[in-house]
Amino acid sequence: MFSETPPSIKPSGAPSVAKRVSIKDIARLACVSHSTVSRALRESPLVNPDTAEKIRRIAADNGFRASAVARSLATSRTNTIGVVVTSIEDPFVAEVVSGIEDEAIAHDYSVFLANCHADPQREMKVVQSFEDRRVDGIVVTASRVGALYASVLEQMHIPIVLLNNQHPSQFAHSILIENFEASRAAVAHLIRLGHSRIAYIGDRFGYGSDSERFSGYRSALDEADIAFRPNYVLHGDGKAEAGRVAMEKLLAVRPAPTAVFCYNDMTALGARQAIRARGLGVPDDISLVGFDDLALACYMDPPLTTVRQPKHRMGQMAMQVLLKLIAGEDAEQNVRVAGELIVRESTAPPKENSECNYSSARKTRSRKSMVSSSSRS
Amino acid sequence: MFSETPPSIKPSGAPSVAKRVSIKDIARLACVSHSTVSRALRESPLVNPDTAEKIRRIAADNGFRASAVARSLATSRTNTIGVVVTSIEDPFVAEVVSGIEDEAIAHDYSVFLANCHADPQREMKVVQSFEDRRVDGIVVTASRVGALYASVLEQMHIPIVLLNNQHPSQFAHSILIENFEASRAAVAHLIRLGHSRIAYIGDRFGYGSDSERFSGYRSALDEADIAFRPNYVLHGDGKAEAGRVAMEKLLAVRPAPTAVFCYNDMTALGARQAIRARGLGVPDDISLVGFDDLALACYMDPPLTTVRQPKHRMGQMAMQVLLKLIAGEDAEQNVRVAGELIVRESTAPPKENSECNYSSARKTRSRKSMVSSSSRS
DNA sequence: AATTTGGTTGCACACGTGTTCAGTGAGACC
DNA sequence: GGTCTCACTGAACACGTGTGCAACCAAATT
Repeated sequence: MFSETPPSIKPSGAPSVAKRVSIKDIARLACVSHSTVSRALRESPLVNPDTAEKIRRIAADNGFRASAVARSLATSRTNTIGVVVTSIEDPFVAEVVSGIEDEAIAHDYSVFLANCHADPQREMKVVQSFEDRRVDGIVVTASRVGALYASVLEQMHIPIVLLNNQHPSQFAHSILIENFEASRAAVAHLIRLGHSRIAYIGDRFGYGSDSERFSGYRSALDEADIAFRPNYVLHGDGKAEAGRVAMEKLLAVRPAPTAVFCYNDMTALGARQAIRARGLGVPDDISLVGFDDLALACYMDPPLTTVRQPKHRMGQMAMQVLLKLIAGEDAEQNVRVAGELIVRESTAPPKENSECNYSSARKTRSRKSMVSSSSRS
Repeated sequence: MFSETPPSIKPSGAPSVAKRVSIKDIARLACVSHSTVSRALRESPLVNPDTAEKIRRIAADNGFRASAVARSLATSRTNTIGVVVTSIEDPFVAEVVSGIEDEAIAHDYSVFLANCHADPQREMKVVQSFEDRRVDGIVVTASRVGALYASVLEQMHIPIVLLNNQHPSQFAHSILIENFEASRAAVAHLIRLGHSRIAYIGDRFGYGSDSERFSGYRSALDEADIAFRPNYVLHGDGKAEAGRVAMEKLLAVRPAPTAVFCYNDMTALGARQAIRARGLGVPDDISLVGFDDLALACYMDPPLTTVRQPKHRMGQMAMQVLLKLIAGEDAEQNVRVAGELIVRESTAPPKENSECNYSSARKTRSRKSMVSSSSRS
């Protein structure tokens, strides 16, 4: 009508992307200032309801979506958080992240995810990038670094929440599972079943959660007046393969343990494989207890007795604490959540005759040579 | 010296956050304009090396980090991509995301992660939020929606890559596993072992990857002149529980199948449990094949024969295609990647005497009553 | 009728960075 | 010595949105 549209010349090769419509375009179409558009779209009471409605209609018709980037610059809030994890492939981590993300999206936050693969250098790098992107907060899950943060956290003007971090820091808030109580309960369960030769396969030596779980183990032993045997304690790395290797070593110790408490379910999964490879049964020859209650725990053979961590819930809690901190409210420095012992079928009373060796242990050349059949009634 | 610092009055309750230093602050300290600072920090050849060095030093000393938000607004590039997944708790998805993230970070991109829990409404919502945030590109992994995208994708000015999407779209690029060839190879493997009564537990009926894998299954059967039995085909939902339920039904079919090809490893995991609950053995009574080669596949009992998808690699490829598209280059519309049959111990020749019933099947009241011992040499 | 009030609106600036363009000064060349 | 060139720098604007403040108008009040 008013202006001729010049013949649009598309640059060859480039896709025909219509220029992104901005708030000013809408303002022009609605014959108002961009301020009014801004107010109308944000439901401000300062604009006439009729014009507001008209503006909203025009905006919708033109598929206008306000740029979160520009808004962030203006408001200095990004509605964005950063989550740094050791590895998203770790099922424990994945569930926690899921909880964080659910809670975040419910509050209109988006989450940046970054793996650091337990590499301190990369961990610092991603935290840097989060800071560059002006995230409103950061959650660090199961970091093996932690200590490094101390110096950074001081300078950081962003609230941080650590979840099951190996090295809790006084500069940050934390969500923590009650390692001590939970593992003591797990080991007490084994003792109640009649076990006294109980081994422990831990995480890497020196990590916070490992030493806490180890303390719970020791405490349960002490309480039952069971002598502690140093050679019943081995260290893995929280993954299945290391659990398998540790279990193999454990099977050579004499007198042989009749039960094994594992740092986590993945370790137990590896241990289970080593036990089976020796032709032994769970729980008939060895009782097995894990920690985490991963989804796969109840699909193991037999279903694994373990300590449940409310992983999804813990992720939500971390986000909730973070939201409080972002809002400037104060929150509890360390939230400790209780674990729950889930008794399944990998634990049973020890065999009467298993004095110091496994009765049914046989040297098997090939794992293929095993088959399940029933023998116990 | 020049100005007295007024006694700093911290607002009570608020943390003592030093005001964020901006490029102008650095400019003031270095006695240059902010333009020069900008150029110096971006290693522009337009600034004198000495002043550049001086500026960089001052910036570093003051812990200055340029705001990615402001930069994004100025350059209209965010160096950010969005990844939407059904559920990050799915191990397959987790590995893919890990690959995406690794490749992204290597190119200085950050990734937004969003679960949609297979809820179309939420899926649209997160894609919206990605658009609002002006991500440079989007990867959609294993979406069960897909079809809905058609209308959105048309309007979207953002490149999108779909990975193993159930409903490929002409509007987007895709990374796809060779479902047909891989499943045909898996079933052919069973046939080579001597099986002819082979069942299939699929994903939800109608999904793209399910029908492709089913086609491969049928093709292998046809090629070997094995009659197709409709009652050997059941549908789950790609998760363990559904696999268990489907397998239970399958165990009641007569003549009973001697081998089962599962849509994925999780389904196989559930099927394994159902088989064990009936007191049957794998592979002695039933051979089992999965798909995906999850990390847990080799820790199953017995280790699972399955089709490996290069999940991490596929994630990287998706990111690479996306980077090309972002750069304005064109990329192959559909990249198909080959699966690889990994033969482990869950497959073996069928028993000679298993004519139409399981010889060793026993009614077991409790799964606890099973123990492994070796019987076959 | 003059003044006040209250509801709407637009102007102008801010947010922090990138980038074009017009200088500015020093050295080189004629 | 004058001019040209080149290296470098700063002013000004752009990016798209939010917001304080002033202005405007109509209705209500004095």
